[in-house]
Amino acid sequence: MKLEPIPDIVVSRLPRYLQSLQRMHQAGQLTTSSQDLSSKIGISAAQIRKDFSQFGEFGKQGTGYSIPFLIEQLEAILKVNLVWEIALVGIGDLGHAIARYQGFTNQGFKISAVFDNDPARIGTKIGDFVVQDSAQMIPIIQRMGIKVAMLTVPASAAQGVAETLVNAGVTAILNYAPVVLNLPPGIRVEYIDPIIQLQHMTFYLQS
Amino acid sequence: MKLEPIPDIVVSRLPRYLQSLQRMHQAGQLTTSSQDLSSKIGISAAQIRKDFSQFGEFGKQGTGYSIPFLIEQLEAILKVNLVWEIALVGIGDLGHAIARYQGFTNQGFKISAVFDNDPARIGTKIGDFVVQDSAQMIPIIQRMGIKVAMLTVPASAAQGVAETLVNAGVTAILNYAPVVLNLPPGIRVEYIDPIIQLQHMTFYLQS
DNA sequence: CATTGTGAACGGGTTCACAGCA
DNA sequence: TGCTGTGAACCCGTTCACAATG
Repeated sequence: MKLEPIPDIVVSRLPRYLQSLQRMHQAGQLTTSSQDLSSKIGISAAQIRKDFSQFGEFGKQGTGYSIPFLIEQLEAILKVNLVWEIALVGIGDLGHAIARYQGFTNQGFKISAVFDNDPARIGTKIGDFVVQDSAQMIPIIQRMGIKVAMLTVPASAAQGVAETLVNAGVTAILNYAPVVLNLPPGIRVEYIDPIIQLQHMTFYLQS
Repeated sequence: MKLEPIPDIVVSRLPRYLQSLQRMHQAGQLTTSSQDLSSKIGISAAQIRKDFSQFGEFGKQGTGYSIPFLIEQLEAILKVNLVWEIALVGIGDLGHAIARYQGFTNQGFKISAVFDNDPARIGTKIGDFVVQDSAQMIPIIQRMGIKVAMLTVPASAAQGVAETLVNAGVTAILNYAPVVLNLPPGIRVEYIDPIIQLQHMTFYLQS
């Protein structure tokens, strides 16, 4: 096991491994190999072995990896063996859909507060949540100790709301707004932008 | 200008450049520099210059780049100076939100057909679209010549639906289902999976 | 004088290939 | 024999630094 810092690109592949292992586990499979995983997620077997070896020796020569053991290790490494509360900001169509999505549970996440600045929406119920006034984000997020947020506000509002979230103590933001956020060092941001990804693909299509 | 194949990683940055340039353009800005772009999207200036230089000499020493000209070039490179029709499959909460999203127009895309396999949803209207039976996908997509699809079906259905889409002639899929798709070479797939991205960030958080 | 375009240097991620072990 | 773990080789993307130029 290496004690050197883990390359971010390695970290970025771990959730995929975990996802695939969980699926195999649900299907009743008990062991796997780097080859088996490779065929399922399209990452080379050598790459997979090298990635795991960054964290320890998880496998057995000749037999491969124990799926439950590997899941446990990956969940611990990614810190999703505990539950992170999430603040969801922006309750338009997309925010609605996310608030109602059941897929976060058992993956280490739980939406715990939803915010919007539209008086017509504040106080309404979405699933189990009451939409709260985004003017109250700082005290509420601070009191709850929330560190992770999902941002589904219009592009024009995203930078400002993100700054407020950071002031409230959030350090990780999943940004659905089509803008690059400019935030202090140490704040993690990930982007979800379908247009960016569609345009990436059209480069390769013949018109 | 290089005539060698463009690295995919370069292509993946072009949509971000375009997005940022469009924003500057809307704000009335007429020229920019690699330095200016760098500060806005957090990619090094040298990187930006090198990326552009793969396609030609777009700038002028001393003055930088013309924003309208650069937009035009990037739109042509990404082939989004024309409109790609999109098939949207899976009309749950997320599919609904996407169908109603106005942001695709003027970015090279237009949702042209929406499908679901739930009899309760087939025939209902979502925005301007009538939900069609996914059993009819192949003839409809073929007739319309659709090449791009967005997949918002449950994980368990995604692989099968994706295969059907490929049989119908689709060659680019934006997959929102939390599974890796296994498709023939030549088919482009991009993934949108919030849990993967959240778990990437939690690695860096302190618990 | 500011800024581009680019060859060269650098750094680091991926693949290779094989020793080691169940 | 089958498969892991890993050093070394390889490859490729990024940064550097500067000549070129409007």
